[in-house]
Amino acid sequence: MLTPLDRAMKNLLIIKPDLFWLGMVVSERKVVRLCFSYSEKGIREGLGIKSSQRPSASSLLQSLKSDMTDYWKGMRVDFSGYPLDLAGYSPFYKKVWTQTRLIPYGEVRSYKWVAEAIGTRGFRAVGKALGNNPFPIIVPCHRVIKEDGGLGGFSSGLAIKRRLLKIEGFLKD
DNA sequence: TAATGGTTCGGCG
DNA sequence: CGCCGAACCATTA
Repeated sequence: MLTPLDRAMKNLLIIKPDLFWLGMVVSERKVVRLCFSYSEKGIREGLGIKSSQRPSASSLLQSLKSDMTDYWKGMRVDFSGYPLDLAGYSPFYKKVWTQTRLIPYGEVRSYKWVAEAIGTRGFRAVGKALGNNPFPIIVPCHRVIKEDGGLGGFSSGLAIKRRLLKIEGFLKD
């Protein structure tokens, strides 16, 4: 049986822009999923992919790779135009992710801000939705922090959240 | 239904 | 400031 992710396997690309690896999976027209890990193997495990795959020539994947590389060089890359495959996710999650995409590069908002913007007071549920964000960086969940200025959490490790906020100039060394 | 979070807010020392 | 405790609410078991 072939899951959607299996079918998209041919469009998997893994790069190592930092101390950690970044896996990117796209389908024909949309970004399906991104994933961080400190090992290349961890990416494959995180994505549930067993065999190694040949890198794809997909133009979507190529521009994503290029943009990601620029992003890690510190360039102000705008990911807001990337089409995301949101099929199968709950309406609430979609609202949270869509709202989070509106936070500008280099700026942050609180979990509460996101919640209120989409008409709920479930700020903890927002945290949960961001914890399940399949599109890190593109959906900049790292720009959502606590109301009191604390960083809050990050599912793939707080160190990565800090790194991203440093790259964007929000955090100093 | 109960438990669980990437939270918030008020209260107290 | 730091440490509770209660409250918020969408998932998941």
